[in-house]
Amino acid sequence: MKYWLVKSEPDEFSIDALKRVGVEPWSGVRNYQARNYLRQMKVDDGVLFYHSSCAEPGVVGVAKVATAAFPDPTQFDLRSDYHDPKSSPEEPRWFAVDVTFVRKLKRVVALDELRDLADALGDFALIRRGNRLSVLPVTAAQWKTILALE
DNA sequence: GCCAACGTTGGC
DNA sequence: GCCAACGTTGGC
Repeated sequence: MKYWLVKSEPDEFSIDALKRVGVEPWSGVRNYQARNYLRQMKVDDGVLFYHSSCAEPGVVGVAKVATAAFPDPTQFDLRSDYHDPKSSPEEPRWFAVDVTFVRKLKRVVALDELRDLADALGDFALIRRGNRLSVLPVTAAQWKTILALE
C-alpha cells in the first residue's frame, strides 16, 4: 500500500466538500509527473488532503483511493476548462482516480509545521523548493510523522 | 534540440 | 497583488 498527497484549493473543493459528496473524481490534473503518480495509485492507497492557495495552507484530512486510474473524461469535453484537443479516447493523455473521504484531521497540520519537521520528514516533494505538483508521493514514514502532529 | 517567451502554481 | 519557480510551447 502506498501513500499520496493531493492539493486542492479550498475555494474550489475543500475537505468539507469531499466529506459532503463522499467520493469525488480527481480530474483536471494536467501535469505529466502528477499524471504518472495518478496512474500508480491503487485502490485503498492512503491520501493526505492538502489545502493550497488559502489563508492556512496545510494537511486537513485523510482520504483513500477508490478506483484505479481511468481516462479523465474532462479532457474530451469541449466545454470543460480541462479540454485537451490533443487527446483522444483512443489515446488518452490524462487520467483521474476516484477519491473517498475518510476523515478530517482534528486540526490543520500547517505547511510551516511540516517545514519545521524537514529533518524528520526527509526528502519530501511538498516542502521542496519551488514545489508545484498537485499530486505527490508520501512515504509510510512521512505519513506517520505527519499524522502524529495532529 | 536549443532557448526565449509565456503561462501557471502557490506561498506570502 | 506580487513574484519566484518551473513546465510548456513554438520558432529557428
